Amino acid sequence: MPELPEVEVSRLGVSPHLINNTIANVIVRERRMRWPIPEEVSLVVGHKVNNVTRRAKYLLIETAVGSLVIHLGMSGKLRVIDASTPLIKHDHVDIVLNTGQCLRLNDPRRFGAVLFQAPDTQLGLLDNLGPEPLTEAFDESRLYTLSRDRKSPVKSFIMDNAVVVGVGNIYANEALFLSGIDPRRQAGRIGAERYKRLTHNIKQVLAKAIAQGGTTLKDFAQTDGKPGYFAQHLNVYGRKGEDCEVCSNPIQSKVIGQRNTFFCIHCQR
DNA sequence: CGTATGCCCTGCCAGC
DNA sequence: TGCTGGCAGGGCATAC
Repeated sequence: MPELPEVEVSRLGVSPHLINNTIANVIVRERRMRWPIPEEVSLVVGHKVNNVTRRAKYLLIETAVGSLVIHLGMSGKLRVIDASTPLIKHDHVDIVLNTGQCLRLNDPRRFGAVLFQAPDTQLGLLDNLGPEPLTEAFDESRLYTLSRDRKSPVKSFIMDNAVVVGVGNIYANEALFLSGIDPRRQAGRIGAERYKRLTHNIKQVLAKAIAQGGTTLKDFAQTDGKPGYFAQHLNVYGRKGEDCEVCSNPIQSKVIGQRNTFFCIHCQR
């Protein structure tokens, strides 16, 4: 389900319900996620949520005694509901608040994660992440500099979390289309000017998607239950065989790095 | 170090 | 209608 825009939309949706409220309970019904949910998540019970932040696609629910770190994987969904709301299938975790509401995690595939991070420490998972794409740390020279010896396809390169975080399959395809770059091209064989444009387009497409409430393909919902509206702006993702909006040639697809990839062979070089 | 592959899971859809 | 195969928005672990 989520790429960075969808995670950010989730963060924006849930944080007003959490911040400055106290966690009354953490209920784990299914511990078998990407990693087993550690017992330590209960340490936050009785403590106030100071902030809800995001690093890459990880959400951090911060308290004075540590943070809950949540990743939504492919199919995770968060909603804020009354704590007495009946359970549905795959409702694995509740973070119950003293307001009577709870943050409920539903994740059919269980590729997601709920972890605990002690104060003033950082989980190893967060150690080797590249810069946030929407900050100045992701500057216009970074892609060019890092790619010089890379032979892998540029699409795999921009989806590498050590290069820049948060660029998932949808937005990698879209940013490359907007930049006129063939996703199959070797990363090391693209020049500085084209990478500058690509950097700009990655930022643009992610920011626009956040503003539109994310992309709903099948089942992504904002925390208020509404779908995201970015899907109508997709130029190539999921459009195999359809006409390119720019040149009317059919959109092609090919698997790159185990992920389906969509592009216009005429517009992207 | 960079690169390629397997795998963790369930749900859904197309095709038979 | 029911079965099967393939595919899905992620990313870690492993092997080379």
